[in-house]
Amino acid sequence: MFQKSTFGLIFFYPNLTGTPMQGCVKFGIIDKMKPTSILTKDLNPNQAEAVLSTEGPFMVIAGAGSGKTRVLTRRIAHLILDLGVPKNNVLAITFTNKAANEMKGRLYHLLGESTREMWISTFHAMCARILRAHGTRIDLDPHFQIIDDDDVNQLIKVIMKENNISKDLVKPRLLKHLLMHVKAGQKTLSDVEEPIHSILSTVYQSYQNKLKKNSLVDFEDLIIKVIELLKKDTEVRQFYHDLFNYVLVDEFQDTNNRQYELIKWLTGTHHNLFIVGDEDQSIYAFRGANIQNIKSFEKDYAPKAIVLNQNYRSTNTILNAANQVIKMNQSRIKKELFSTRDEGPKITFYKGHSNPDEIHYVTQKIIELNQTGIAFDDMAILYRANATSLGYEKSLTSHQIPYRIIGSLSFFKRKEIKDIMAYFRLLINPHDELSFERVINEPKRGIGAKSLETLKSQAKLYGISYFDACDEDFGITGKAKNGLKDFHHLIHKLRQEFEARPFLDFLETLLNLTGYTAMLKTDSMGDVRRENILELASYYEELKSMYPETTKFEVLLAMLEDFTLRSEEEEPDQKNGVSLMTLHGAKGLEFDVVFIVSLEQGLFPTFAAKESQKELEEERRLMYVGITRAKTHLYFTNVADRLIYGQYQHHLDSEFIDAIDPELLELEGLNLQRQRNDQRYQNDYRQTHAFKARQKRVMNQNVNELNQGDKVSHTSFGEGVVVAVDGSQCTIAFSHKIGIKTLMKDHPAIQKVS
DNA sequence: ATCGAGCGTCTTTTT
DNA sequence: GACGCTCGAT
Repeated sequence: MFQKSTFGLIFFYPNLTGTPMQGCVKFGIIDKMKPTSILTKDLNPNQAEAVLSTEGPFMVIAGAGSGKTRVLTRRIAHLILDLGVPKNNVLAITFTNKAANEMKGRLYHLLGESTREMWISTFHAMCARILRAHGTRIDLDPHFQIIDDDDVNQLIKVIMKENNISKDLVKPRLLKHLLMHVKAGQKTLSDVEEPIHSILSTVYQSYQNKLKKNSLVDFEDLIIKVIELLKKDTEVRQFYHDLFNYVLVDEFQDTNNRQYELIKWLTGTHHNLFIVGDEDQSIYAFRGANIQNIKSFEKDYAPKAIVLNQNYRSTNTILNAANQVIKMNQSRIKKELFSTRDEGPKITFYKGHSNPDEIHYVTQKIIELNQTGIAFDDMAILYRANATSLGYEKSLTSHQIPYRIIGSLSFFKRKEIKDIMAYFRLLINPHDELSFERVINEPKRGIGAKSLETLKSQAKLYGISYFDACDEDFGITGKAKNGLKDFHHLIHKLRQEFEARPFLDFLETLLNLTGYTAMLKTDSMGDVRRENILELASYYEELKSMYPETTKFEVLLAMLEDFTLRSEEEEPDQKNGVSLMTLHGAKGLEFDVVFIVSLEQGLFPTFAAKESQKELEEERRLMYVGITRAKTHLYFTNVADRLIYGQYQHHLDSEFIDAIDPELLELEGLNLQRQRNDQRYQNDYRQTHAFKARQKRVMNQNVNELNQGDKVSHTSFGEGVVVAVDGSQCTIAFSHKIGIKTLMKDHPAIQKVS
């Protein structure tokens, strides 16, 4: 019934080729006939109900550590094993590859057979799969390539240049943000006010044209195009409705409006839609997630609903802290987790003088804990921003503590990898202008901005692609002209080499012919980069071995897709060492020992969240997620003065710590000394502290109305003279031993000397 | 066309 | 403190 794509890519999607099985169980008839499965034996009544109520809409509000993934996997297993639903008639959608892999792993255990061809994937991977199979029906190039965030930024900058939009007028970041929010369905174009509105309209249009022209789609397009496909093509729609008899969506609180719309289009009339969510763990509003979707779901589907609030993971101490933090959020449905575990040890709160102290403390604690018999695998360091990992990496390495870093400077985002991938993309589609621009002069071929400009405008004039324009005579001078011709030949040559040689061999050839090898020779990091690139060969071979019948071309295509859709290397079963990751990255994971570091106002919650209550609440949920990752040992750390942009800034404790009953905390480091004279630890902790911190700040502001030339006294730096005042910061010259420091004007350590 | 010096700009999180 | 960008010198 459906056409196979030119290159037989349908091979990757074998379950689309056959006639889909009609759901063989309707309205729970067999459900009642079967004895209660062993699948529910070790579940609590609520969990069991969620597993067994297979028909109709169902909503589970699942607190952290309440066995959510367990419910999801058991439910799928129940459908397949007990009710005989064919494996590929179940669609399970997650948000991260990590979660998808975790689910597949557990299902593999339950089912005892491969889950590879099952529809368990992220929204984006699922959409890519659908579009590869049926995208041609909405006029999508079957070899479309998916671009990532960096590419989007790049593209927007190019477009701004082409349209003479000054970066001073509007920042590319803002445009991208707005663009993506509009595409995600959180906003419409008309919500944006002038003068940005007209700029955004121009950029939007130009952006979509460019994507279309170059057979590219961005992450949001993946969703949008599938909706379009299902809307327009009744045949395809029927196909998927017949296919997906049971739909499960994990982390529903993280769906954006577009994704919600997609779910509606996917499920057809059966409404066997099972969603799991927890609004307290919604941490992706910044990319368009809409917590309201949970409420919309209730309204639109009137589902059966249950709450899972029994936590099997953490000690009561940890859970209490989590509850106290999240309670501060105004806009939430009240839900309190309870634990069946004991009190456990207190939460340790260490404060250091500056960054090295903090890192040293964490490292030492890790060593100590390891000596008491806790494996490095069971420990994690969580931070707000990726950049924080660096110091810890160094320290762990120098103490020979094994660690793995998750996310961050992902392999797939490295420059050399992106370059080589651009070459790969040109092999698939030489007319891809984004990739063309990336590598046309990388390595250097004597093609500068001027020549490229000419080429581009001529190509546009004659209506041909940049690539084809290379072979034309457009009055470009000697060196550049040759460079362009060479490049044109190069790509053709590489295509042949790709077909002719084993992959590793081809990769070497590519590096040599492009001049990349030569370029790496002059690079101090050249050896590492080279190894990174050659690593691609293992990925290729791995994929090839999974699909032995597939052509080289298809494997390459699949590899590129895989690289864009998964941002990190994941080996779910292979833990080795202490885990380092962002708080976002930690969602869904658990560890015996958790360190949450850099808990300072301005860092976490981030400075950016100061503006709005909404953002602050999201930060708080992030803290909640962080705390609930810990099973037994939880550590908070921060420092008094942090080096930021090369200057020390005094930082206050994160307000999230203030929300926690001091009784639950064990103080260490600088905290110990301050404890005695600081009333904050004596009275009622909740409002008092937040209140006092605010008051203190206000007071200091008045006291320290600093001007240039004022004499000040600093508690640890001694006397000094103000040499400059800039907004809330001031630069003070202390004695020559201390030197010149830039500090916050309202730094509590500064006193004006009259 | 390319390289290097100097300058301004940063702060977040991810499919 | 690091990166990206612009500008001037080769």
